[in-house]
Amino acid sequence: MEYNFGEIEKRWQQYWVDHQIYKVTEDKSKPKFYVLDMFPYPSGAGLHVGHPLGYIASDIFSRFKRLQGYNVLHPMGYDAYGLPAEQYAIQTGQHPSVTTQDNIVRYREQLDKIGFSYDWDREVQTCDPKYYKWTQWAFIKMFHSYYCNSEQKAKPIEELITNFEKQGTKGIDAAGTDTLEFNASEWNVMSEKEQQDVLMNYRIAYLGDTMVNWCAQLGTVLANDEVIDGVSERGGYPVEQRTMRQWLLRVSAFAQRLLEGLDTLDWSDSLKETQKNWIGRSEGAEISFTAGDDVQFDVFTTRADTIFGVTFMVLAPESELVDTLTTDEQREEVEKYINRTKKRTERERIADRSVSGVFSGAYATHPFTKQPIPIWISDYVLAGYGTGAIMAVPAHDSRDYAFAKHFNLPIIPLIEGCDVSEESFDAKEGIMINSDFMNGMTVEEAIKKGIDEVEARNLGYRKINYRLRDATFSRQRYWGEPFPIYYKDGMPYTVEEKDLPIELPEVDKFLPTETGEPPLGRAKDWTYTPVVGGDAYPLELNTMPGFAGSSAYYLRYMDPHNNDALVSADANTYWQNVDLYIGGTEHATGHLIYSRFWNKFLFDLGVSVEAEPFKKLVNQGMIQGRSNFVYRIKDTNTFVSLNLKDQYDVTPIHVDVNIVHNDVLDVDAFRNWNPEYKTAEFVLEDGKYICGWAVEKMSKSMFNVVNPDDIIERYGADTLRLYEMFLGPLEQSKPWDTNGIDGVNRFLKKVWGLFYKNNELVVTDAEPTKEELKALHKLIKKVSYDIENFSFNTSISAFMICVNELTSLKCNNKSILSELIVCLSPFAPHISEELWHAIGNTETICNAKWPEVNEEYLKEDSFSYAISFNGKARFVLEFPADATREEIEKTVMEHPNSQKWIDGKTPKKVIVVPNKIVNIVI
RNA sequence: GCUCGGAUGGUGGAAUGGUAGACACGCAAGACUUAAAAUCUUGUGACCAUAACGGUUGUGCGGGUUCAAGUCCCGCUCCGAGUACCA
Repeated sequence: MEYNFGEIEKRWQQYWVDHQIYKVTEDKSKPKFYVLDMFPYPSGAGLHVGHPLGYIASDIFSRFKRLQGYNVLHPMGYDAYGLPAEQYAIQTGQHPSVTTQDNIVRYREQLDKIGFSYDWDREVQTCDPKYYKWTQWAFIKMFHSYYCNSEQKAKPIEELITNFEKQGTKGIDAAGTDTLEFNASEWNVMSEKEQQDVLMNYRIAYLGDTMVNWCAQLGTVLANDEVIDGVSERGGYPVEQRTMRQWLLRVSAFAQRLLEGLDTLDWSDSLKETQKNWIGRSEGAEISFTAGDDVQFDVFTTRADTIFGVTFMVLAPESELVDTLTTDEQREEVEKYINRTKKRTERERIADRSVSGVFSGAYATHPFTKQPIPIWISDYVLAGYGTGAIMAVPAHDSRDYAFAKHFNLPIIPLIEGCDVSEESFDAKEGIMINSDFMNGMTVEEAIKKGIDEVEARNLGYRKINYRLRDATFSRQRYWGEPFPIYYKDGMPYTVEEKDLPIELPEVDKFLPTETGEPPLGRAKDWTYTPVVGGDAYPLELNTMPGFAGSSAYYLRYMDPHNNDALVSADANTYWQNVDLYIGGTEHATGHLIYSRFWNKFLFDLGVSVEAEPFKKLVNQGMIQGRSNFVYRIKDTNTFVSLNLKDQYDVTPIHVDVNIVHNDVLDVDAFRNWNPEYKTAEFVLEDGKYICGWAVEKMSKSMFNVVNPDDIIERYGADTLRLYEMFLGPLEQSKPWDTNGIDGVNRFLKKVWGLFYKNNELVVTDAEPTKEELKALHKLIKKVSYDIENFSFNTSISAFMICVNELTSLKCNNKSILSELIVCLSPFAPHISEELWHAIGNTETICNAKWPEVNEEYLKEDSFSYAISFNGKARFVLEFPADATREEIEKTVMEHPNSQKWIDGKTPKKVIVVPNKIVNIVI
């Protein structure tokens, strides 16, 4: 029998489905292991060869853990809401759900061919009402919760209401948009609307007027992580700042826990670092300044030590203080400046870093010296960070310095010996001068002393500031989860839980209404009737953003068909959280923050049993494209091979990599590829046309997209799986290069050849020899270790070595070969399953046991010692394993080769490293 | 600017401080074949040398620690990723 991968793979894939081999239940007799891939957005282009990289790695790991006796949860699903399907709908009128379902079918076909061990009974789709019911449910819970700072926990909003009724804001420490203060009687006389407005200040899901990233071309707002370099992540359209009433999630309240939680996670340092920076904790003080007689405002600073160097203040153009403080003389000029900055998009602001600003006409009073300090307005101060106002210390902050130089403001140095004539001295080191009570202190001491003094004089207090912003949660789009919110008297109320899900309505067009409302404004009867037979009220017109559905999907896989809970306590207690999560780094500041936030909220609610969703996270690298080029001689239809091209005047042209094999062009296929090349002539070298190549992004326009289906057609899924892993370290980005795939294909043929010779099964029950056992156990040891460390490329090398050894030993021993294919089965499940059955097993190989290493077989009889002189290895000697140090030393010294190197001198020292090396220092 | 990675043959890449280049691709030679493909065998960092042995050099650059450095430490260069008026 030949190795007929096509037939084998089809047959076993069918067998696995028919016998539900990968179906998993909560088997409490076994330890659990949860392996998860970041679920894909099913795009119209289908999978290219880069997408399955992480899926293959997680599948290998899942199968390995299963063989080790774990009960492995390994599900897959689709992140089905997304802009491309909606954009397509706008252009063609095709409903996004149709496009999405078509794409899902296509994805599924492609995934199935690769031989994954997913339990498809647990599939989730974020656009499925049975799924998004729980997205809406969580939103309702967030609406009815507030965040208690002292307990660091989300709690029911009713507790807050009870407190307000009894003692107003006294005794509460809740995260709020604004700091409010009122007493019980004030609360009790408030109207319903006023009370709702107060509660909105505390809700975890809340409506707020906020600066948002507005993308006019997409017709929607975007979250910070969806904006890259001032343009939208999807589509690359310009984004501007705008104030809008939006739903937001109070993620910022969880900042400290999100930061601390990182320490408990087995994630890469760089990813943790990225999240730390995104959360952006900074310790400092909020200090009050007064302007005139009655205006008081706060600034945030991490450098309280520099308070005596403050020579001006700066407000963000969007700051509410601008209007209050600007004097009448300056008003016209200030307004001109504000209008100018408002018109600029985020992108223009990033591109143009030149200094600009305007004087407000007002002066603040220095809290210590009581000197007047001019207040300026400039867009280098951001409204969204701190208080939107700063104290400027030009001597020790480069941005303040640039501003001071530009507008000719005074600069007071505060550190002994620093030179501020050319640039600011930003380093936090040196001895303080010009600083009253801080003179003579080090900067470090002064930072602390400065804050102490501010607190002692009641001018401000210690404060920790976070860069992490609340997440905008409204999108003015059609293709997303509807909010479970209706409006009565202009106030939002949540839909009853029993009425969930609120299903996405049909609309005639997927565009905003003529009045500028989101697409849901076109839906008929888009209302909710809270009381049967009562009045109907309008539902929210916005939909939720992409990250809504992906935030808790890992919990849903544990109990996907439960219609009474997101996840049952039973299922969650068994599966806990994700042991291994594999996906791309691009989600570092989006999904991976939101998901952690969402889980912490559910944890506070008692729904999720673990404080963190993903214990270990591995980022697979990106697969880039490897483009091929042909060289056309200018103004002809003649193409010249790579190494002859310099003799002509040529233009490189991208050529489809699928008609190139090992950089050799299939010239007939090329002539048929494009009518333009029908009559192409070639200048060959050695009878071949060699193409040039370059690493580029994988894209249609570069003709470098490689489809996994084509690889499977030609080499089989097992070869694809092995080759993707063999390409290099999992976490590294690398170009896809089909050259070299023959090597792993050859390897599989050799594995086949161990079992079959001349189409006859040749496996026997003979006793294994010592050499065979050694070759096998070397492999088991290496592969077990490598899989745990995600070093799949080196484990495949180990397989190649082992199979070569067994081949040359003419091994056809059944016990050796069956253990070999058990080890191979996570990597190449189809061929392993085939051979497993061929040698007489009736159960699937997935139920086999991962073999244990027996160190006995690995013991060496002898070791090769590298004999080196002054660290430089010169020759090799063999010693029995039980040779003593003295014997080795004696033999080495008496060896004629040693005499040559020692050259009559007396060695200073001889170092014997057991089983490895003898170094003689002369 | 800051943070985090990385730099090893023609190529992808291996190396708990201990014989650098495992494994694979490619290439070359040979075997089988009328021939090609497939398969198998051998060789393959560079340089020098040879009938043969052998030698020199070598992991981006410059220093250091060590009996011994691709690996550890200090200082650079270049490349990649993330992030950025965050006070």
